[in-house]
Amino acid sequence: MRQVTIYDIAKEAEVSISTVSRVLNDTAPVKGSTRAKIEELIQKYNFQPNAMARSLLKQETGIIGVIVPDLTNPFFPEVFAGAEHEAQQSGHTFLLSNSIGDYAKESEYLSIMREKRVDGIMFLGGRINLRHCEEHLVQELVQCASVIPTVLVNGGLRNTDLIRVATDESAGTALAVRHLIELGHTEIGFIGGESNMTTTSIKLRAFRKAMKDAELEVREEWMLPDSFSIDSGKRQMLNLLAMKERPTAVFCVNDYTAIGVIKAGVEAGLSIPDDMSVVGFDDIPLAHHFIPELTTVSQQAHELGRTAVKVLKAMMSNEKVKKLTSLEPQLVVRQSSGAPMR
Amino acid sequence: MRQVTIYDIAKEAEVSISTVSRVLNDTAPVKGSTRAKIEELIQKYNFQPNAMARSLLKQETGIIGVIVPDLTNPFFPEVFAGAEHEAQQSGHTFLLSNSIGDYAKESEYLSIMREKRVDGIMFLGGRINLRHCEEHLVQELVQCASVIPTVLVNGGLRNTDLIRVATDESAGTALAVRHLIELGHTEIGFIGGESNMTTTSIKLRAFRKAMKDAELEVREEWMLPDSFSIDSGKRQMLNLLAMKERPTAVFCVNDYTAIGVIKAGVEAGLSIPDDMSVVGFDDIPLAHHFIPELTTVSQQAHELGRTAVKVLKAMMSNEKVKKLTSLEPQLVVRQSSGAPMR
DNA sequence: GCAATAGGTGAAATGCATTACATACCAAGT
DNA sequence: ACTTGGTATGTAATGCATTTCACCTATTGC
Repeated sequence: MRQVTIYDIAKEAEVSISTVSRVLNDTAPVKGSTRAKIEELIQKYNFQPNAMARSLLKQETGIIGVIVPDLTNPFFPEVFAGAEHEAQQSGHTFLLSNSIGDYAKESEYLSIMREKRVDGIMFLGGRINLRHCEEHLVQELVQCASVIPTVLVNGGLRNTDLIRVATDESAGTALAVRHLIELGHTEIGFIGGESNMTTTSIKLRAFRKAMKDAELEVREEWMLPDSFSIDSGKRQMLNLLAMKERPTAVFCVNDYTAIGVIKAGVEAGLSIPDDMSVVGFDDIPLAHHFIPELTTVSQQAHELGRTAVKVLKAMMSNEKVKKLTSLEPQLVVRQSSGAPMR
Repeated sequence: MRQVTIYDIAKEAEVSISTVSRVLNDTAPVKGSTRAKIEELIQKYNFQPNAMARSLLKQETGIIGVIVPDLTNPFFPEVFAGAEHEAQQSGHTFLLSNSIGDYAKESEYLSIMREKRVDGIMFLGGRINLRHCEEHLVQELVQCASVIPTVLVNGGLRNTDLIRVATDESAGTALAVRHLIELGHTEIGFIGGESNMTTTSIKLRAFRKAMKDAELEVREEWMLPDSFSIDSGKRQMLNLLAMKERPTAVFCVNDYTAIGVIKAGVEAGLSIPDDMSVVGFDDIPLAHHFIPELTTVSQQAHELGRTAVKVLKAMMSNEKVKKLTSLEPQLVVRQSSGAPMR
């Protein structure tokens, strides 16, 4: 059934559409009796003005497009919740797309968002690094950013000047590694993360630097990037377990891989943290419910989402925004990193 | 900066907008040279037709509105992923809203979706039961359903005939309880779930029936609905632990509460499943990574999402759909329910 | 008593793409 | 030579709400 339009209301109230519009938006005085009649009809037909017609004219949709790599990883819903929280006040809603790390999909979604004239774009996950196959995505992203306020959340992009909001993952990594070192560990591994992702490369670099700063050797066979899933943690832990020598502690790129590592360790008969210390990254809600509780680096996911939307809103109202808004991560010490080594 | 429109392209190509439109949609033959020139300009300006203008005319937006109670609970992202999977082919995208169980928000979002003229609505979580405060939400939902294809996912609503897609949670509960009984348990508790939610009442009823069928007594002090969070599981487990007599097994309304129960148990020095058997519901991805691995009832979340969108698409093309599409849950026996009692 | 102002309302332009209808051209068929 | 039909393209209507401009009526001030 066709929905009721402003014309239907106007006709039945025997006024022009302008008058109905005035009642709707309260933009000009309307006679009490006329207003009453119109309001009654609006009520009666449960009339909702067509947002598209309005958007077409106003040149704004009230929609923010969000692209996340994997909503199934609890980190992202947290960010999203933060974003939603901030968007609440301004009445923005979200067009959400899950790219599951598929470059083609990501640029396709981006183009759909441009088509739909979203008011802003939030691109999460930063699975970007200039490699040939991603050329197109990068191009599309830059294209989008030139017409639509766009922020990159936790993901940089070399040779472009897109606005970014990000946790200082480098500092976070240093925090985690230093914590392990302070506990007495000298043999530390690195697990998880697709190597072509910004976040992975940042963490890898920071890891190496922290080790170097402590004058510790980085053992290349213990550097095991993979992906961000629980299974990748398991897989790499199994690899580690098969080695003659293994580290006494591992740094994991996120909590999901940390959970995988612990799980595989426990299945192999290890006790975590007694036989191996594990730290994660993100502080997903589950981190402090897992057994053992995860020592991890909190990204303040909620805040990250909020900030991203704040920046987006500032851009929408043509305010100047910083090229990079950085959030400080925090080390959350719990059980999985264990006690100081004797 | 204003985006390029079809008029801009037409002007520069020295043709009418219809011709440009024809090139865009390939709806009629266009002379090779003209087409080439237009295509070149489209490329040059990276022109994307305005989806709103098109939607306004076509009376469809290509958007499906989704309302989930809590994206932070891993069950929902799974459902969403399934929905997205199915929507891929038809090119639908999602307007997603997180209601966090707030009735006011839910009906507000519903009204926004109506305003935005989404092509379909997927309402998850079924936090509905006719109580006074929810009157408005119910009304809004029925209102929506009368103009927009709408499906309720895992949530019924008395006295209405909204289309539903749901796991047979009743059968699932029976599966879980019977499993515990078969293991030799006779003293079984029930934990979690807000009592005004459809899913909770279904599970409560099914639980009682399963107990009765086995001629077991339901101990009212062990019936502990609360909410769906990990913390509610913890909280109720603590209540249980404070009792003089406690059950040897508990059925939890979802995996999150089960995790809370186990966690609180372990913290209190119990060993799960040796000291108490625990079964959950949903089979979230983490269920088989948790320590101990969760025995749970799989809802086939992904399939649920897919099915919901399938039904929605059928409704959009005016096909007749069943009032209720039911999915069979499956018991997944893992560690947390333990071995048969001696 | 007349201008100025405020209240109340309608007509028409606007935003942008799609599409039915109209028109123009050219080649083939009778 | 004239109809027929395909190809190629333009004009105008359409979808729906907002907003500017114009206009009318009734008051208020001087």
